[in-house]
Amino acid sequence: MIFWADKTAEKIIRREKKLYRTECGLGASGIPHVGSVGDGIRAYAVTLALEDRGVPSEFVAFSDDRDGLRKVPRGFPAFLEEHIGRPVSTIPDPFECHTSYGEHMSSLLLDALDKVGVRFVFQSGTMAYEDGTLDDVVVEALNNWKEAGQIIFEMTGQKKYLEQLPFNVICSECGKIYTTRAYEWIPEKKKILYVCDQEFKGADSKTGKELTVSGCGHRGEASIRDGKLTWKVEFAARWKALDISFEAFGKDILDSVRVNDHIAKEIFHIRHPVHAFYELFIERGGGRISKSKGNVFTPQVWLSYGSPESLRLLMLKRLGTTRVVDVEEIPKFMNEVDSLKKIFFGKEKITNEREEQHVRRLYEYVTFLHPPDHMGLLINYYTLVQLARMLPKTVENRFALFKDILMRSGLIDEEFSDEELCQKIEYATNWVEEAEEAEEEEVSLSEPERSALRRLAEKLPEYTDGEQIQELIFLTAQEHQVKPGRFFQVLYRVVIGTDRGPRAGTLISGVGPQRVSEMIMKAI
RNA sequence: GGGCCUGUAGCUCAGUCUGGCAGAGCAUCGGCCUUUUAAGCCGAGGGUCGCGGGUUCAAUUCCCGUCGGGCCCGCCA
Repeated sequence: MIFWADKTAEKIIRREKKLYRTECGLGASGIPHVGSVGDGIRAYAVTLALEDRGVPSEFVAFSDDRDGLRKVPRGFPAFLEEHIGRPVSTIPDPFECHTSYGEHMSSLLLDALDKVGVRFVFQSGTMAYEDGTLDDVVVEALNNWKEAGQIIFEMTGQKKYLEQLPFNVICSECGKIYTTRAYEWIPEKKKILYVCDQEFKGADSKTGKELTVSGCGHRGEASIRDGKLTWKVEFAARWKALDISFEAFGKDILDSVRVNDHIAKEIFHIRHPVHAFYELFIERGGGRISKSKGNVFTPQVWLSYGSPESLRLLMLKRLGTTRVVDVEEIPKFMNEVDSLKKIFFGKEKITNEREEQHVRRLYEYVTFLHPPDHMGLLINYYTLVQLARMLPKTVENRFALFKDILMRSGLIDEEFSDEELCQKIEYATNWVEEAEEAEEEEVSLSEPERSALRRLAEKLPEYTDGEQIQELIFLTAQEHQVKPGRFFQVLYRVVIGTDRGPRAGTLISGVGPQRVSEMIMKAI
C-alpha cells in the first residue's frame, strides 16, 4: 500500500484491539481556522483505512473546552476581557446561542466536520473531567508527578513541573485556571492544595494591548475533577483513558507530543498511539476576505467556494510539507479533484503505474472510500468563474443560461445531474462575489474604439442570433477602422473583464443582447 | 538555543521515500472554425533540478557540507 493512511492503518492494526480509536483535539478558544479541520479529516481517514481492513474503528473528537481563554478574538465583545484565564466552558456565549463560549466555538468545528462528512464521537474535555472518565489517569499522573516533572525537565528544560503538580486547578474563588499553582498532592484524600497567585499575559487582539491577568490570592483545596492536567501529560492521560490508537499532530505541538509519548510509556505504561506528523498551513494573502471583511479563513468559508471533496484533498494529499493555503487555492483543488476523478475512471492515463495507484487511492480517500458509480460532471472551475462573472445572480433563467452556454460550447457533454452543475455554479458564484481580487484595469479606449462600441451598443438589441451578432461585431469594427482583434479584446474587457472569452456572438446571445448593450453603455 | 519544511521551465508546483533519458498546469509562440480572438483542438520553444563535495555503472532523487526562502518551539494550552 502506498497511501499514508493505509500504511498508518497497517501499523496500528498490529496492536490487536477490539476497537481502534483515532482521536483529535479540538481547540475551543477561538474561531476555528480552516487548518483545524485537518486533524479531524486525517484521523477520520485513518479510521476509514482501519474499517477498510475489516476492523472496527471510531474517531473521537475531543474538545479542549477546559482550556482557558487567553485572548479576546478580534471582533468579539469587550466583556470577554474579564473572563480571560477562565476555562472556555465556563464563559458565557457572546452569541447567546450555546451554553458557553467554548461550546459555541467547538460547535463551529463540529459543524464543519459534519459538512465535510466526517463521522465522529464527540467528547467534551470538561465532561470527561467532571464525570470521572479521567479520574484514574489523573490520580496516576499525580501519584507520579515528580517523575513526570523530571521527564518534562529533561526533554524540554522546563523547570516548572519539578516544583508543581502538572495540574491546573480552577480557582474556586475567581474561576480562573491559568493563575493557580498546585503545590501539594495528598494521595490518601485525593486532594490538591493550590494557591491562586500566578500571573499570565493575555491579550485583546482588537486593541493589541497586552493584559496581565493576576490570581486572586485564594488558597484552597481542590478535587481531581476541579481542573485539568497540563498538556504535557494530558495527552498521554487521555490516550490511556480513551484507549487511543492514532492521533495526528502538527508541528506546533511537536514538543508536547514528544513529551507525552515518553510520559505514556514511563508514567502510564502504555504504548503511545501511532502518529502522523504534518506541517502547518500558512496563509499568503487571504485574498479579499480578511482585508475587507475581517473574516478569518474558516472551514465554512472554504466550503462556500469549494466542495467537501476539495477540502478533503487539501488535508489528505500531503502531510509533510508546508503549504500555502488561502482562498485563491480553492479553484486549484476543485480542478484537481476533477483530474483525480478522470484518472480514477480511466478517462486519463498515467504512465507511471505506481503513481497511478497512488492517485486512484487518493481519490478514494477524497470520497471517504465511497467513490461514485459514474464520473459525473467535469468542469474547470475557472470556466464557471468566468461565466459567473458575466451572469450576475439577478439574471433571469440563470441556470438555464449557464447550462446552455456550456452545452453549446461542448464543455459538458458527459452525463451529469443538474444538481451537480447547480452546486458548482454556486461555488463559483460565491467565489466571484466575495473572494476574487477585483482587477479593475481601466480600459483605455481610443476615439474610434469608443464610437465603435457605442454603435455596437445601439445595434445589438435588434439581434438575437449568435452568428449574426458575431458578424455585426466584425463589421462594426471595420466600419470604424478598428482592428477586429483589438475590438474583440476591448469588448471582452468591457463585458467580462478579461482579454479573451468564448465566441463573442454565442456569448452575447446567451447573456442577452439588451443586457450587453447596457453594459457597454455603462462602460464608455 | 532546539527543530521542521522548502529551493526543479517566465509563474505555480509534481517527481525525491523505492536512484534509471527532467514532468504538469498556466503563460509565451505557431497552426486550426470559407473574412474576426476558439473559455476548444493540434503543435513548438523554454530548466547547469540553489551551490560544493561524496557514494554509485548511473544522483533532481541517497549521504555530508554550504547558501537562500519560510515556519514551529524556546510562555502556556
